[in-house]
Amino acid sequence: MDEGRITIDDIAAAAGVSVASVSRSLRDLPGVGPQTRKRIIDIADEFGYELHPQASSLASGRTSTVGVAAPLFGTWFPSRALGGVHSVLAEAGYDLLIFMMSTPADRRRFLREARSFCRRVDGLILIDTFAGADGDSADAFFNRPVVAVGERLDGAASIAIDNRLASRRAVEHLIDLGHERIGVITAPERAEMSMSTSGLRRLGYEDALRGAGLTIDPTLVAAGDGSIASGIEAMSRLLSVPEPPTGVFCMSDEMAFGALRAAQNAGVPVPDALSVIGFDDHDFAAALGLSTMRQSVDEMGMTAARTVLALIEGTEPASEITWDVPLVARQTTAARG
Amino acid sequence: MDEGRITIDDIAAAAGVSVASVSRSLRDLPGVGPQTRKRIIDIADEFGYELHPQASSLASGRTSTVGVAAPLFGTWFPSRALGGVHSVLAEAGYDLLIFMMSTPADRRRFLREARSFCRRVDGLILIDTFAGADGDSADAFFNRPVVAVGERLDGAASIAIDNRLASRRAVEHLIDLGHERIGVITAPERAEMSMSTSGLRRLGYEDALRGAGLTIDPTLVAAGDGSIASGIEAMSRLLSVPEPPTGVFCMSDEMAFGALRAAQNAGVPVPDALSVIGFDDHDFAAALGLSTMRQSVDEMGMTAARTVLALIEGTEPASEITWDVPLVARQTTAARG
DNA sequence: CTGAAAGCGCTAACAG
DNA sequence: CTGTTAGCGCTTTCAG
Repeated sequence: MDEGRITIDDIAAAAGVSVASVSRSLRDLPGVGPQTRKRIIDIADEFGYELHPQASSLASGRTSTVGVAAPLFGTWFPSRALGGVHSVLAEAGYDLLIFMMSTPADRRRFLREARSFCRRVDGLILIDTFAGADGDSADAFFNRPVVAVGERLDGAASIAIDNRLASRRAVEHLIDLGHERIGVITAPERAEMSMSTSGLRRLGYEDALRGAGLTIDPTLVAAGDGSIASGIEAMSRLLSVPEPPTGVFCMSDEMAFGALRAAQNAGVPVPDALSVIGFDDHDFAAALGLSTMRQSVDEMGMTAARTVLALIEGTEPASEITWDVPLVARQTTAARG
Repeated sequence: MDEGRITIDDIAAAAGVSVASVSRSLRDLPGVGPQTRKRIIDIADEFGYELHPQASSLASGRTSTVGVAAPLFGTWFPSRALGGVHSVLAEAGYDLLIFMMSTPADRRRFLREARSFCRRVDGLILIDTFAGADGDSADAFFNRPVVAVGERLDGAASIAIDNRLASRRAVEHLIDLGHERIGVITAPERAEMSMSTSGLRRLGYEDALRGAGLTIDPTLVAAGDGSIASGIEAMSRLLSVPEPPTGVFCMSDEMAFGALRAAQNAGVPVPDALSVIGFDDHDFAAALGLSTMRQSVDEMGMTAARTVLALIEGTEPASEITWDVPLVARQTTAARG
């Protein structure tokens, strides 16, 4: 009754061939005559038979599984990226093994357990995760092909954006609209990294100001932690400086949502008296009319998945892909009144 | 140089014991003297050795992996639930294999590939996924212990909320505040299910009205699709009926966010002229001050994970857990002006 | 094109 | 408590 017990031998016997032929047929490998192959496949279908993944894996050394390590999936970036990754992996017949790092402790655990995690997978995708710095290059450390998305990693392929350029463009959008006092709500620095996303975006902000001959005013810089709540708070601070900004660049859409709310609370009409631009193109941005810089995270995830697969199969793919971040101008930015 | 090639035999040889003792020691199984065990473990550590998962799995028939099938992880409920599931699985030393169903086509693929997916896992968690209806009970169909979260499933353990009761409570909150014309923005029905979440919540809404002796007015029911955009649209419709509601229950927080925005656009002050209550306690709800019904999705996920583990290990756990959904009154609901 | 046979690395009786 | 040994189910040379 236990259908699970039927093995490749049963199929071979039923088809009157050797297990080798069954194995070849079922894996689309050459070396089996067309009619033989058809017969084998038909019989396997009839028996509802499929190769036992663990056994195949043990015998072949391949796992047909890709590992994905990422911070908290409850968060926008990683969960969207995961979606993209999954869609191409599923199509390629690969399984997806997850390693989630919500806390710093999880991160340490990952570094500790990375080797054993890697034994279960043919390749690794690191989402928004910095993992090097050990001197070892990533591929060497993990002993598997690695592709990073959202970060550059030594010795690994990567899919990322040009954070500095993209935020420069965001601020230039405000400048083009005639704004001259432009504030910024910053994202948190992450200790693991030498030059973090936040730092790069800060430079882009300054590039734009400098490029337009505007002065850089430290009172127009408010630190956020990425959350809506911090966006509310940061924007409130910016609105209460002696000479408040007429345009604000938020390093994430979530903080921009908070910023918008703060403006509303303060009775400052957007975009009439204040323009706000975010960064991400979060799912909610369109509905809220938020102007932003679009990070096509799911596409980045898909590309990452295609890249690991190529690496696994030995095809050398592009190794450092920089994704474009188009401006999406919606209703929260307008010419300075 | 390839460290991967070191096997249990090498450890056994180095420790001067049999492979059986090594296996037992490394898996904390009884039958090894304390000093022997310590020596073996020390040597394994020194060699950086770990059991080969596929080989163990093949030999033992266990995979130490739990499968999770869920709709789009970009979405709030499933990605939060996944977080909870992962945290307990990680602690128990189980891997997490993902099956994502973004589209109806994916769903069909899942039903088709379910058996083979199940061969890779010891147990299955279905998040927000209806999978039965084939006459087969879930456990029998998947041939593995199954626990459903967010849905009841025939022949499977489940972690879910009482949708009808919870939405009744939400509407009663509005009633308690003195509201008499209470609208509802509904979530989409899902074809797969006989009595969907949306339908149950609708009944709860009517229960509350009826319980308070209020009339049920169909013009106060607006259909949404779960998105912010649909919330905006639905609320606009509700605000333009001849006698608009003074309180609105939204079947999801996301739609409530839209509803709030529509109210703002229409110049209707919340909560002064209009109370709005959502459902979920989405991450953004607190920051936006939205009153809502809290679904502790991560805890539900953790419980689901503990339940599969118990099932896998043969410990019979509770089979139908109903999770409490407390009211979280914040700033969008107030006594009728 | 097809088959035989030697493993892949570990687990689980079974013996001692 | 410890060791022996026969597999787990498949892949992959190597012959034919």
